[in-house]
Amino acid sequence: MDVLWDSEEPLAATDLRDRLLTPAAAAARRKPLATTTVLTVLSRLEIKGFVSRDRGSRPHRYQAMSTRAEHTAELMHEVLGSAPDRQAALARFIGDVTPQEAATLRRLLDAAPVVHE
Amino acid sequence: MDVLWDSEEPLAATDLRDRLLTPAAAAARRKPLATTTVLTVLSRLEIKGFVSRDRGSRPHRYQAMSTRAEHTAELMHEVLGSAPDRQAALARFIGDVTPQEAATLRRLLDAAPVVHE
DNA sequence: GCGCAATTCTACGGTCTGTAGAAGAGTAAT
DNA sequence: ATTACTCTTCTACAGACCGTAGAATTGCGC
Repeated sequence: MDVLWDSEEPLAATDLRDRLLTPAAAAARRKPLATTTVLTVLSRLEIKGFVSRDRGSRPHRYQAMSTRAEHTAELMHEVLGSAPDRQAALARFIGDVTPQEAATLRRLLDAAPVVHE
Repeated sequence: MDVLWDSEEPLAATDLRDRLLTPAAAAARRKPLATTTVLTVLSRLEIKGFVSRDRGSRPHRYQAMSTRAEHTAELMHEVLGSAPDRQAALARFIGDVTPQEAATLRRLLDAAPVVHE
C-alpha cells in the first residue's frame, strides 16, 4: 500500500495509478486500479498525515510526508516507545541483529554527536 | 490488550480477568469483562501464536509465548525488515534516539559478541 | 456554455478486534 | 449415577479500517 509511495516526488493521482502497473507490478497486479480507488486511498492517507497534497495545481499533486526510511524509523520508535522497559527491549533487539547491522549501528553511534554520557 | 499479558507466568482465564481490574485498571476500565470475553481473546491470541495454553490442567492455564521485551524487539525487527534500505532506516532511527538510549546501545554493542567486522 | 478530466461522496465486502450470550463438556460432591 | 457448578467452545454482533470502485459534482480550457 504505502509501498507505492516511495517512488519519488509529487505526483498526480493518474500518474501514480500508472506507476502501479509499470514496474514488476504487472506480475502480481491483475487489474489496473481505478483512478478513484487511488484517490480514495490518497485521501485516507492524507487524513492520517502520511501524505500531503498540493491543492493549488489542478491535478492535485501528492507527495509523501516522509521518506520510507523516516517512516520506518518512526515506526520503530513508536514500537520501542510502547515498551515499558526500553532498555530490555533494546537489549533483545540488539541481540537479534545481524553482524552487518551491528556494524552499521556502531558506525552511526560513533558519528552521532554525544550529548552527555 | 497484550498489555495485560506482561504480568507473569501461566494464569487461568478467571485469574487473568481479575487482574484486569486490580491495578490502576479500575480507573479507565468501566466494567468488569465477562470471562468469556477474556477466553475469546485468549483463543485468538493463541491462534496468532502470541500465547500458549496448557490444556492439561483443568482450568486451562495460559502464558505468553514471549516476554514483552522480546515481543517489542521482534516487532522492531519486523518493521526494520520491511524497509527496502535497512541502513537508511537505521540511520534515521539512531538520529532520533535519546542520549540515554544511545548510551544503552553503545554498551550493548560492545558487550555483544562480534562475529566478523 | 460545453466537455472532459479530476475530485468528492457514498458504498459494499472483507478482515480484525472488543465484547459477550448460549450451549456443551469436565469434575467434584452427594 | 445425578446434580450442580465451573470452564470452554461456538456463534454473533457492532465498530473500525482497508481495498475497491461507481455516481455525482466541480473546475478549467476552449
